[in-house]
Amino acid sequence: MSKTPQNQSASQVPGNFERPLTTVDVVIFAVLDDQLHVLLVKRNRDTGEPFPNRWALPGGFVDIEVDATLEACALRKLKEKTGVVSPYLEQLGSWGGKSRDARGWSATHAYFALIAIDAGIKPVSGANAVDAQWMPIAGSGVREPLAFDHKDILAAAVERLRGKVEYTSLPAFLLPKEFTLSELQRAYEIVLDRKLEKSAFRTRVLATDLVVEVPRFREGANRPAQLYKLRSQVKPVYFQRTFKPAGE
Amino acid sequence: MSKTPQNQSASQVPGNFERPLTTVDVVIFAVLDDQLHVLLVKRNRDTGEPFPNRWALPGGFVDIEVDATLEACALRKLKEKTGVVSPYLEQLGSWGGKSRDARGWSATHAYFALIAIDAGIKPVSGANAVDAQWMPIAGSGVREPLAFDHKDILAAAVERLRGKVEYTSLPAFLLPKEFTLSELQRAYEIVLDRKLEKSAFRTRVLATDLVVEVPRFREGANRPAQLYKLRSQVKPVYFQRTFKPAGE
DNA sequence: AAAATAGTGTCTCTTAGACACTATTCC
DNA sequence: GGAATAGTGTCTAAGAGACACTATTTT
Repeated sequence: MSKTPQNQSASQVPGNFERPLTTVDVVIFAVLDDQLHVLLVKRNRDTGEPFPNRWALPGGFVDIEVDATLEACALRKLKEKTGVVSPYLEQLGSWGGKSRDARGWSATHAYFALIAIDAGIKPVSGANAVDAQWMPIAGSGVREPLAFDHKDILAAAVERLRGKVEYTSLPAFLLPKEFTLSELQRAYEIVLDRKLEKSAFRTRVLATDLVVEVPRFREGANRPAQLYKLRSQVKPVYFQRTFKPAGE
Repeated sequence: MSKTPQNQSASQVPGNFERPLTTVDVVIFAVLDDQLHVLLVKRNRDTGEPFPNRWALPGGFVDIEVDATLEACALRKLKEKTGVVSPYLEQLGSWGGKSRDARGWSATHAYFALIAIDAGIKPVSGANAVDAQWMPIAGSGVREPLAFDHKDILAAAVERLRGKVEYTSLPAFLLPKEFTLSELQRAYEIVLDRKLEKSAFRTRVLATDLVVEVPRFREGANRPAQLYKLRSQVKPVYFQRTFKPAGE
C-alpha cells in the first residue's frame, strides 16, 4: 500500500524472475455445413503439462524472440493452424490470475478471428484430425469440456460475435471474397441463430455501402444472383446507431 | 514453425526466465467542471526507470503475491489512487510488444473506470498535485505527452467510451448515486461533446427502465427536479438495437 | 411578475418489419 | 409450364428529432 504505482512490484524489474506466464489464445470461427464452428486443438498427453488430452483453444506462450507484438503472435498461431494470413482478427480481452494454470500466475491475451473456409484453408481432417478439429457451436460453447478457462473465453467470443453482428458487417468475413446477398443473409442468420426478413436485410445492407457489385453472377438451377464483395476487406462497417445530434 | 502450439516456447516453462513483463494500467474517467477528465500520475525522475518525469496512466506491475486476478490488480490500483472501491470497471484491451518498454518485452492489461467525483474521492490537489492530477480530455487525448504507448491506450479508452455512450447507460456511472434527468443528459452531452434533444432523451431513458424514481427532489432557484437512481448499480443497460427477429 | 429550469404534447420523417408481388433462370 | 431462388413494392408501426407548449419553484 505504501509503494507507489510506478514501482510497486520490485519483483518484476528485470533480473528478477517473478513474472506471470504470458500466453496468447485465438478463437477461430468459421461456417461449415451451415453451422458456426470453432477450431480446437487437443493437448498432449503424458508430457507433464496441465490438462493432458483435453480440447483447448489454439494458442500458447508468447515467444519473445519471434513475436514483435501480441497481435503478431496471434497471427502466427492462426497461420500455423489454418494457413490463413489475413483474417478478420480482433482482440477479445485478457484473462489472468494465480489459479488458472497450475504452473503459476498466468495471463492470456485472447483474440478472435473470422475466416472463410475455402480452397486455401489447411485441412484438419485425416491425419490432423486427432489434434485439431472444427467443433460446432452449441449455445455459447461446445459440448466438449475445455482446458484452463477456455470455456469462459469461448463464451465471451461467441457473445462478442453475436453482439456485434447486430450492428456490424462481421459475418461477411465468414464468406469468401465474392458472395451473394442471400449468402450474406444466411451468414447473419447462422451467427444470430434466427431468421431475418429478406427485404429489410437487403435494404439495410445496400443502404450502408457495405458491399459493392462485381460484374459476375452466381449461377444455379434458378435465377442467377448478383455477386458482391466487401467495400473494405479490413475494417468492418458499423451500422447507424442512435442518439443523432440535436440542434442547439 | 515446427514447434507445436502447446509448447512452442520452451523459454517460458517455469524455471526459465524469458517471460514478458506484465503490467496493468487504468484509465480513470470523471467529470469535473462540466468536462471529461482523466487521472494521470507523474513518473519519478532520476530512478533509472523509463520516461522519467512524464505523465502516465496509473498502473504498474502485477504483484503476483497480492493480486489474485488482473481485475483485482486494476481495482487495487484504482483504490490506491482515488479511494473508490466499487467503480464501473471494464477491460479495455491489452498492448504488448518488444519495443514498448526499454526494459524488455512487455504487455499491459488496460482497464477503464468511470467514477463520480463526490465527497468520498481522495483529493489530488495540494500536496498530491505534483504526482497525480485530473487532466481534461481534449479530442481523443490530453495535451501533455504521455509515457510508453499510453497515448494510444487513452485514445482507445476515449473512443470506447464515446462509442458505447451511443447505446448504453455508461454516463450514469459518472454521476453520484442520485441524479436528475437533466444531470444525466448533461453527462451524456459531456461525453459525446454535443447537445442532445431533451424530449427524445427523456423518452428514451424512461422507456428503457434504466432509472427508477427516488422520493426526493433536487431543489434550486426554480422548479424542483425529480431525483432518480440507477436500477442496477453494476451492469450498464444496453439500449435496443436493430435486426429484430423475423417470422419464419 | 420575471427568471429559470422541469417536464409534456404534437408533428414529421425515417426506418424496420410483414408480406405479397414480380423476375429470371433451369428442367 | 413448374420449380426454385432473386429481387422489388407497399403498407404499417415505432421511434427519433424538432419545437412549442405548460408547470413549478425562487426572487
